Amino acid sequence: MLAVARGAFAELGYSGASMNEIAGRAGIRKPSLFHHFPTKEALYVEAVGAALAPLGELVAEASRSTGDFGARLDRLSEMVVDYLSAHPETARLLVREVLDSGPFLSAGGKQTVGAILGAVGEFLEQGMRAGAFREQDARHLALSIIAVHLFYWAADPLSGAQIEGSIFEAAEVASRRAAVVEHVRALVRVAT
Amino acid sequence: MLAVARGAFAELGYSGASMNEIAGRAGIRKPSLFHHFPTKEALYVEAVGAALAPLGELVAEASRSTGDFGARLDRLSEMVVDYLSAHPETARLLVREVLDSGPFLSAGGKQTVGAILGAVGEFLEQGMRAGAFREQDARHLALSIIAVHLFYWAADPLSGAQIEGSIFEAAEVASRRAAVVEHVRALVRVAT
DNA sequence: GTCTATACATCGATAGAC
DNA sequence: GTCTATCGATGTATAGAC
Repeated sequence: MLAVARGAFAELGYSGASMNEIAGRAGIRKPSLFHHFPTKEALYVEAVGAALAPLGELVAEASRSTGDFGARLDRLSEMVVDYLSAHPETARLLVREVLDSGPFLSAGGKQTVGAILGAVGEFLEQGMRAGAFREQDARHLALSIIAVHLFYWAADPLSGAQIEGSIFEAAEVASRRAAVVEHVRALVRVAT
Repeated sequence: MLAVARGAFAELGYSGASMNEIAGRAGIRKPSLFHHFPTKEALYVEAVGAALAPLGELVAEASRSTGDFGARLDRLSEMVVDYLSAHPETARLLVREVLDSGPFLSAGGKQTVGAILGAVGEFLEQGMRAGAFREQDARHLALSIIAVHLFYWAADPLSGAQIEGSIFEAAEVASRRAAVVEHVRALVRVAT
């Protein structure tokens, strides 16, 4: 049910996805949907939170682990690509939310997002201090890396414009994964 | 008038920005707005087209010029950053449009966007053939570069989360411009 | 060109039967 | 828990006076 809402909000946006539309996709009527969630906002906030949490977990895992920074970075890149490609609505939903400064960010989600952003920055700065990543502005670096990850999946009408199938097809995902690993490496200028 | 609409659509999205809201911002009433544009869609398509055109011109200029690929790439990066930072609504509006597969893309704008994307790809491939850029998938490279450019300005609540002022302030723009030039260079792996 | 007034659909949300 | 029916507000768009 949250999954249905996530899909609708991702596809149509917060104001574009009506409770009627979401209920219809879930195979029930509008008042039944209001029985499970007090307001549209509450439904939306839960849907975004559920979509964001696994990404925070991936970042935390990369921060928590030890060893070679380059290998940890590559692994994080791959895990994020795999997650975003396996859940096609997620990137779109998250990008929409930051564009809107939407109900999720307004309702305490700013802390969750800030924590994830901070963890990414912390990881990058550790790598710089260790000499594995080139010294540079960690904030701009983190934002560019996040951009590379999210934009491609969120903008699939643009990303898939010149290919025949879907960007979420296995072969295309593998192609993007390889490209992202390479691009993120280049951005941090990992010593190879 | 188009500028007002651009701002409203960028801030609130296509379905979130009502004709009443736009008319109010322009200092007139709703029917007066309908006198200038036959439908909401027509107003929106014109607004997006006007926002996109200058970016296409910048890419065309970079393609058209001759000389060192690294220098042309740096100049293009700087020009794009300057344009997007000087028109704070633009990136948000364009990102929204690709997320929505909105009225602009549906109404023939797909060709305009495809042409720009193609020109970027062409420029990158020329640089690769010339040995100035590292050989790689030009499509994925172009999308990552576009992501680095657009996402930062579009997601300003995220981009500006850890700084005190606005990301559109002069000092912050200069900081981002330097970072973007560096990041795009790293992505293409320009030989320095 | 801009206005008041309005038509008609859909929005989020609620009441109350089953 | 799900439904029909409905409330009041707001959406796009139009009619017609000035």
